Amino acid sequence: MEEELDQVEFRKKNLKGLKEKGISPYPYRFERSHLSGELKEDFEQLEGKKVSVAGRIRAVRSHGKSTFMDIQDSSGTIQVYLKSDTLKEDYEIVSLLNIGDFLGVKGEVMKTRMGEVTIWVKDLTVLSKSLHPLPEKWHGLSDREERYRKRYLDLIANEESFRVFKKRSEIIRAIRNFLDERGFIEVDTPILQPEYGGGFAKPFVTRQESIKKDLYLRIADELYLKRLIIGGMEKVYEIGRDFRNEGLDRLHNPEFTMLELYQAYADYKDMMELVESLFDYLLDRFIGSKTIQYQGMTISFEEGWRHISFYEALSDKTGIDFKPLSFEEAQSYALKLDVNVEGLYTKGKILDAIFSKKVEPIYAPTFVKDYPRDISPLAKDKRDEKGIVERFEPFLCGMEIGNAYSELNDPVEQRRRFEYQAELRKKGDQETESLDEDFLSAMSYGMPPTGGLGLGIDRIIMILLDQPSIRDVILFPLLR
RNA sequence: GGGUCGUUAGCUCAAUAGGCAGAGCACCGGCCUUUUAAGCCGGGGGUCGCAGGUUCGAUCCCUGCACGACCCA
Repeated sequence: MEEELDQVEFRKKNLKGLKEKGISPYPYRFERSHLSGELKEDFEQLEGKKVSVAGRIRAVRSHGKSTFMDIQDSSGTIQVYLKSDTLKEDYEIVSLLNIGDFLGVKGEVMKTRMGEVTIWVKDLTVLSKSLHPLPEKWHGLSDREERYRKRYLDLIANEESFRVFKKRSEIIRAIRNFLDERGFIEVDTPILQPEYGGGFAKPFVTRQESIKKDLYLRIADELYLKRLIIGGMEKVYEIGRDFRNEGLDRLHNPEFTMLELYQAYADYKDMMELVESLFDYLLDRFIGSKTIQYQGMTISFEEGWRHISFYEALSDKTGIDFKPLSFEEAQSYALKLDVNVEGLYTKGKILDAIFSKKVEPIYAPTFVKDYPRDISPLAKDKRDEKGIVERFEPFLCGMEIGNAYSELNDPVEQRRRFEYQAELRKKGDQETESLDEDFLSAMSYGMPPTGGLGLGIDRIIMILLDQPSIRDVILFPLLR
């Protein structure tokens, strides 16, 4: 691939040296008794006991006839002490080791003069030879591109990065736990879909060769999860990857993790309550406070989530009551407000654009609710107001983190909504909901009243772990 | 798409009014049996992001491109 470094040469020489001593540098397994973190935590009980530990050599401090090394495992690092008069002829191995190698040690737990918990090694096993030098120990790996492209190096060199992904896993597990406790069942629905639906977004297109059919990578799980509601699963959820063929920035990665859940006999108000309790739960577990710090800002949940209607939010920021206005009137106001309306064919789309530019970002925990009907083809009409649907989006820390409805369950009305979307598409609207006959057919068998919710998991993790970019919470983000 | 900044050793970073490219870590050799960013002595390692241009001479100036970061649309 690339020209060989002299360092690689030397490491290969050391590898050969090990083989000449009859040592296999890539053995099959190693029995370890403890993680490094446990030795430090339980030092009192373990002092003087024999333990075995395995990990990667991160630092070497050699004094000739004795050597200290720091060994890194998933729980942290532990110092090991290698002495020539303890190890006898095995001590020769030490000079053939490099930073980056994996080493297994057996020995006695002790503390050095300086108070460092240390394993006094009686027996060592080379577990893997590293041929390429690692990033530097002190500054770590800071080049952003390198951290994203070679995430394994980022994880080795930057403890914080390792912590973020460990926490990510804990947060997702907690979310599952929260839903499981409430009687939701977790399901898997198709990622490869013959029709894409459940949102306005450009899909990725792919092809199944044996059936000669174009398929889409899902942009949302929605229509399949609703089929399960129809099928009698009264509380379902899915945590999975969605794909949107859009640009990349701080808040967007083309593949991202979404939670969607549907609950029969519930409406969007129930979904608001659910979001509130989920955040209470997560805050309690991962922050331990009703106040969080995000990128230097203090965001308080003390007073609960603010509720504001979409139209109210717009008029608060622009002084204009858009509700009674026609499409043309909304369009001319948009131009006055310096909002680009090109390719927007409905009043709702125009208002949405104005909202993005004039109302966002919203930092305090806020439910923006009651959206225009034409941008919400899967949501039920608001029970006491025309042209508006029961839908809300939770906003937090300057991000839109989800979307929820009282789900439309009238198949005749749903068909009309789809047909309206098809008309818009004919006019040239690039982002419309596609007509899904199979879904309509499912709904025509009868669908209970249902509340539905989608939450962007990556963004929630960004917020809880105070990370500035979605790339910092996705292990392998898409790069150009 | 536009603007600003960046890309130099494996890593983190210097430097040059355009004239042999530097440090720390890492690596190699030597000394060193409780160090911890170990220490001391010596050494090797570079297509200065890529491609053109200007110049006696370009890592440095100019143009284009790639990739990245931030801001704007």
